[in-house]
Amino acid sequence: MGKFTEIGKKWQEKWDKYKVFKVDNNSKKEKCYVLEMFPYPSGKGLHVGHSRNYAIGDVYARFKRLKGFNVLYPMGFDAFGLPAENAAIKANVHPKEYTEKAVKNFTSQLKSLGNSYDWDREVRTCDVSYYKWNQWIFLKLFNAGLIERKEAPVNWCNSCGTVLANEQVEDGSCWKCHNEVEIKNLEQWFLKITDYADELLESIKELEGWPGKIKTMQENWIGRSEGTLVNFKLKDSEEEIQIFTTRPDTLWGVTYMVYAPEHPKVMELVEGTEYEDKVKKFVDNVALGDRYSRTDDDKEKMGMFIGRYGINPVNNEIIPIYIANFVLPDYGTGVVMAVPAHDQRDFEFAKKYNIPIKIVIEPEEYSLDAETMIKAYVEEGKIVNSDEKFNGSTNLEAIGGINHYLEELKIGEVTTQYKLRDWLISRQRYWGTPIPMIKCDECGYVPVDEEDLPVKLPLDVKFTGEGNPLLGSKEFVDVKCSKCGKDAKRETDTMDTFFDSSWYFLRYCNNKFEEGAFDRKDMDYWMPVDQYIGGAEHAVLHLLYARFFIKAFRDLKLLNFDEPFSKLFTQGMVYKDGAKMSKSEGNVVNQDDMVEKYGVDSVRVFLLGLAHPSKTVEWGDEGIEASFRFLSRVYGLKDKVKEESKDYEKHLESKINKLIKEVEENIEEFNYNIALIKIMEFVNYLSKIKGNVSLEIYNDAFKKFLVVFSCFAPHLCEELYEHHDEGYVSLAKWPEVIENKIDLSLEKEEDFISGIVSDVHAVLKLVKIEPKKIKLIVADSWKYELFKNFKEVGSRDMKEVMGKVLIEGREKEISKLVPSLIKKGIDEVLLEREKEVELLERNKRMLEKEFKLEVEVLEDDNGKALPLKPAIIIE
RNA sequence: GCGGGAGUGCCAGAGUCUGGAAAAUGGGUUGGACUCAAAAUCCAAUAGCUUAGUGCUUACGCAGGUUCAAAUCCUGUCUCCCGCACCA
Repeated sequence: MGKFTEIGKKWQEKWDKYKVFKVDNNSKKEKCYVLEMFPYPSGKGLHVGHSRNYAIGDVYARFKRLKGFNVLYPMGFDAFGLPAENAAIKANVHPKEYTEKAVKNFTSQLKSLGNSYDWDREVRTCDVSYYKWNQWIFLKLFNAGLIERKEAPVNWCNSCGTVLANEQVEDGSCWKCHNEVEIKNLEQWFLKITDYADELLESIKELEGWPGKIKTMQENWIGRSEGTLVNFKLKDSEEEIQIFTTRPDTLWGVTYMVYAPEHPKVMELVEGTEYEDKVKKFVDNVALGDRYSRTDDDKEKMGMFIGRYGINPVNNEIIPIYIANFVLPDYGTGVVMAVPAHDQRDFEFAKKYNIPIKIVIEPEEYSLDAETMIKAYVEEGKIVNSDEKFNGSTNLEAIGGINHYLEELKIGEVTTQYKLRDWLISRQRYWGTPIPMIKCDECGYVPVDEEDLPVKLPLDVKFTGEGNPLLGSKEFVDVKCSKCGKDAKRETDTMDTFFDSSWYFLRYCNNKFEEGAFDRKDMDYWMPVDQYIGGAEHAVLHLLYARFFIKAFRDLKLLNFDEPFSKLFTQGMVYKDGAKMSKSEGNVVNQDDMVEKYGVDSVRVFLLGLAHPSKTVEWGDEGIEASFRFLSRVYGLKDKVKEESKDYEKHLESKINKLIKEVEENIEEFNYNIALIKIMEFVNYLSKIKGNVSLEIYNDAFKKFLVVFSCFAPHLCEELYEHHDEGYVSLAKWPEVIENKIDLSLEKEEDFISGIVSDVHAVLKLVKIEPKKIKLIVADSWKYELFKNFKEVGSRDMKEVMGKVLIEGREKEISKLVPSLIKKGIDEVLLEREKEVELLERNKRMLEKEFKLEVEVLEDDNGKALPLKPAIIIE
């Protein structure tokens, strides 16, 4: 075990034992809630990709704590879910046992990261003490009318044996097992997230601390579009067919209508006709199978005429009705009007099935010909072949008028459509929160009384792999109706685990609270979360659901804020050998191995220093070695060194203050990589000048440095801080930046001197003799004169300087010099000769030490055409 | 197709918002010092030419433009990555 591994263990034990990071709910300090998305405790354990995620949060939490905030930084486990249950079926372990083992393993791994969590606040969603409140929330939402049971086309994953929410289907496949999803019409429990579609969309604008990417994804997912519902008549019937369109200006160009094949109305329409069998076949064989196969970029449009006709309400034209695979059953009304002339999909379909194309919008410059068109005309234009009221006007401008006209005739109404669907929350699986409902033959579905909560998940069930194990548990299923008292059956579906994770961050505020899921008082103090950290993959899952929950809770007066997460940070992934780390790829770098070998601080410094935390990085073994070496160098700085001179005191004070300032700014912006670089530069400097400052100043700077660096390498810093001060560096006060100690001209001097050093080295290398003495001669040069000229101009205004330059016709020479003048100002650039001499004198001792030779500084009044830098003479 | 991001040395990656001496920092490579030796550490070099130089020439995907001055701003274009996608 390495030195750092030992130091790590030592401090982790101390932090744990003395509950150093315990947080008080009644502090007078300003609060700061820092949170990482809690993990699902899988059996696989943590790899360095996870470590990076948690390290990002810990740096921020530690920083805020040092800055004097009362920081809530908790951790917990999203412990319900399918993998545990599948393990039960496969390996014959109970999901509870599997989960407990995984949680234990995760906890020890998380602790070995040294994150400053308050472990007393841990929550596990599979504990009764947690999921009881899931049920409590369910009842609150149910009573508020936000939960309903309804039949709808839903996504069914055969391999998971359960239904899925829309958000959990990616490219037609299950997000967990990647099995292809089927569409089934089933009765299920839905959470009416669509009631909040508008607010969820509107308030995205206010999420200033969120990445634009995530906001856009949510916007697209909610997918609001303004349009018109138009009622078409069904020929030979009193019935009407309602369609949704965003283009009422093309109503006069409708030449057919299309139903989604699986639309329930379709079979009704063809019942008893010669089309019945054909339609049935089409729906079963072609349409549904094709719905989610997105292997081809342009999927072929397939459809068929169903033998029925509709009547266009604006011109009474009789138009054929089709079914086709490009119409979605659950968007709009599941039926569309088709305008082949002005919609590309409709156009392609019409061409394929020889349906007429009617032009109703034309560009100003030329006319269209339905016969020769090769694609739909979707641009702006003037209306033609329509109602005389609208012919000739610009289509976009006419939309308002057309809508008005439709509304007057009562054949249409303006409406808003969303892509967002209600959230399907029931799952036909065991390892989740039982839905607290009872089905009574008399009373229908009845909620469990609040006093009867929790509805405990029975542990004594059989896992056969067929159906929901709860169905086989008599004690669970057989129950009395909470309304009429007669025999009834308990609901055996459990909740989607995203229900659990939609409010867990509220429970952290007081995980012992017994009178409700959370205490209003704590909500007012702690919420919203100030900084949330997690993966972008949750953009339209967890992050959307949680926003919805908070808005619903607000309307139930359970709390009083609008958004759960003020700031969101989405971290990048860690790759190895060009691929995402995963067991199947066989490229997993295990956290434990790295911690054991290099110590946890090395792992942290490496993962955070590699690139900006939001970027994907590639794990490299050389990199972690480098971090390890760097920490060793820091560790070496603890050794006391004899005080030789005090030459660098001012420099050091300037440097440390600048460092504090830069690190502070960069942590705030999550530029951890830059912050670490500044720290490395400082350490290099510190080891260079050690011995040339008084111990007092050195120790003071070093102590401040330790506080700053403790965000990144807390264990090492605790260890070193112990030699300097009492208490924990983790609980120290962030050093104040003393602005007037920051002296940039000192850095200029330093550049100047290091330039001399490197020149002398070059010369020494060249002369190949054993020199006894070095003379540095400070001399004039033409550039020196030029600077002087500028000084005489006396203006720092760029244009004036440039004017002068242009007049003298010396553009080329000047253009190289002017930038530094403008950037630094004339006075700074112009290290006057006297100053140079003084500088060299001041640094003589250091130069002598460097070269192990005597150095003499001379002024040369006769110097001509010599460099601005001193000439060097080796004797 | 729509939306977002990115293209800088041998590699990773700063710099772009706010134009002003391009390449911080780390890795790698080469040379040197210290070692019996290795590791570690330290020093130097690492686009080209050149030198006792704050020298010259190239150079921030490609092509243009604005400017005294462009990696940075503008226009066009190519490539890659991510998200959404038959949404009527």
